[in-house]
Amino acid sequence: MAREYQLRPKNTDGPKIDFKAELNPQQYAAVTSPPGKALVIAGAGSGKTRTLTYRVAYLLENDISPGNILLLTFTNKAANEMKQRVEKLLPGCTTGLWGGTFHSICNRILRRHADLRGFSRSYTILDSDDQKSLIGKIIKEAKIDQWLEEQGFRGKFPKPQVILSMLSLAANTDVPVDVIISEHHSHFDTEPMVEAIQRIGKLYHSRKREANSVDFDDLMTECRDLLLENDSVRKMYQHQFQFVLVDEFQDTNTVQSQLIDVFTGEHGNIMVVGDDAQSIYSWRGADFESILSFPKTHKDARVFKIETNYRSVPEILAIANQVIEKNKRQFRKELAADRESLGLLPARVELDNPRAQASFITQRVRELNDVEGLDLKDIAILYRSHFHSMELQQQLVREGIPHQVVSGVRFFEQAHIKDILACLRFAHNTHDESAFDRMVGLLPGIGPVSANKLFASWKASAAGQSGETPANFSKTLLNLKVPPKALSDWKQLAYVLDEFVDAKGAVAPQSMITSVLEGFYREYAYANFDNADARIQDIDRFVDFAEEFESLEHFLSDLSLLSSADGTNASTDDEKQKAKSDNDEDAILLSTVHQAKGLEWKVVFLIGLTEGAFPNYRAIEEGGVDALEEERRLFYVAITRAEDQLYLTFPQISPRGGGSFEDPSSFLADFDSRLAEDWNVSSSKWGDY
DNA sequence: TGCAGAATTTTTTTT
DNA sequence: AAATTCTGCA
Repeated sequence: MAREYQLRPKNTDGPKIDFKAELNPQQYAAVTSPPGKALVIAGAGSGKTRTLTYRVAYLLENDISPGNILLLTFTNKAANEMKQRVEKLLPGCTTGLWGGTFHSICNRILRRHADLRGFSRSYTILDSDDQKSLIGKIIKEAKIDQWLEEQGFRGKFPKPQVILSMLSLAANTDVPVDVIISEHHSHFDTEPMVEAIQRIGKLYHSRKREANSVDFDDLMTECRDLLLENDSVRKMYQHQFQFVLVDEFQDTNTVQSQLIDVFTGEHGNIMVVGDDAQSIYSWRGADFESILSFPKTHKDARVFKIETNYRSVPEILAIANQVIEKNKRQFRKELAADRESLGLLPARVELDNPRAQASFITQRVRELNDVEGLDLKDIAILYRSHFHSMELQQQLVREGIPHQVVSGVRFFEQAHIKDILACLRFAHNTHDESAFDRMVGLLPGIGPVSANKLFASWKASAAGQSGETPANFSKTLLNLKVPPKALSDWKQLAYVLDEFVDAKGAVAPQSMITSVLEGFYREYAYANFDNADARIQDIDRFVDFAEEFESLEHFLSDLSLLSSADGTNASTDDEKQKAKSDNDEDAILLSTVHQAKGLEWKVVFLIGLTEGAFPNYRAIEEGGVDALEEERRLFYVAITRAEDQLYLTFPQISPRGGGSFEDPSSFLADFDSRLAEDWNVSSSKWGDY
């Protein structure tokens, strides 16, 4: 079945793109690599995206059909961006190209063949809140506490969140849970505890299947198993995806590698691009050893290195190179600067406390903006954990400096959006326990316990009837025994839901949201939130967002699979444009380092550099010996986001522990102190507000 | 018993 | 700020 390719131009007129002129020699070599296996080690700022984009264009120019290309990226936004850039190079040539995250590609495949894995095509995708509450329910129902006590066990049982992370790591690394516990959570490595966690894992698994729902990890593992078990399905996709390209390969986990191998098993046309120095997702199961060992595990792989950095001034790069040098496990490489010096050294700034840090930054931002004439959108503030930005956000609001937070709570994860969504989810998949619980929990007088009882009787009465959804849907709903004070709301809700189910998918998601809002939720919001108006405005924006979707299935899937990068841009940009249409959306960006991956700014402030916060003491505690190196890679990623100016700030007193003194981050000692300039900021000037 | 609101604690990173 | 635990009330 494997086809042999000779890449040659399809036009007699010759190619439209002058690859040699538009790429440097290293990039050119990678882009024009013959079919087969290829590993591209691309340092920070070396034009990785450019290389991948031109590679796709090169394939298209050589008569490969876009439908035969699979492009796997870290965010959906990255995939779309690359598609757009290819589209610019070769207008009209990208239709049919599959591009997206592993999760979204797997979802696309799994939906099509859901029945082969025992799901119905309308399955729900659980988000982490759903997962957490489901695990919580299972712990209660299985009476784990009681059982542990009988075993003579004393001590704390892990929280749902912790159990979830164990199960997730196990799924993503294809390793049994007990091994995960002994390696990463040795605190819980006792026999009754491990047994209890395993039991919960099994219950969780079957509970999801009963509810016709999958979590993020299942999307990939189920898809993998689907392809491994069904020869004809696998061959179909292997045949379709003749060329597979993977971005950010250093953050690929075991299951993702398995998927890559399944896709490319026949033809072996695989190009992976990444940088071992930027691997920052080991806690999600990524093993950057796989990029180091790629040449061994994939025989005859060609290896390309791209090491010229076009992004940063030499001063910034010098620090980055020295920092990463401290790591033992890595491909040695030295990024060479292409840019000329601007005559500025990066700044190291010690401040009294987080508030002084916030004052310093706002002051400096004003100078950059007013005096040096920089746009706010060229400035970013990065930090290790979301809560490090709290003081700063307050200060920015006080000073009226426009800013956008790539936030911990994303637009689509706000309570009111998820409430509405729960109703839509239940209408689409009436086995969806999580959605049902959330939906009925909105009614007065119904808490977790009553919700559970209601779902049990709903399941019982629905089971008596054939088909996906009972024929007399609303009647069955209204037969459930809800408390008297919930009755009128319940009737309203049942009526709204009945309309959706009756229409059998003919109602557009947009009008569903409106129906739920008008039929019931508006009143609920005013009764329950003190900022109901703001929340209803959000829902109005949500209605706008839903406009482009025709099918509920698509709508729900896309919402679940939006990554934060996709989400914020889809919603907030839009919002900003509407909110102040006369103004351009010039704003500073606040983000975690993780979410800043792949991005760049002229000026970067890296804040909260205290020992314990960054490197994060908890990460070190949990992750073992290699964790410090990963934290250091994270520090490296942060530094290499900066083009012209870099500020490293650390408050002496951290907000935690009631204002105790903290040491500066040990990473600040990882480079020659002469490479940065100490800024003496007197506390009288910057201290108190 | 179970709900709802108050008090308390605790913050890693995300598809 | 948000998640969890505690407390009073029906």
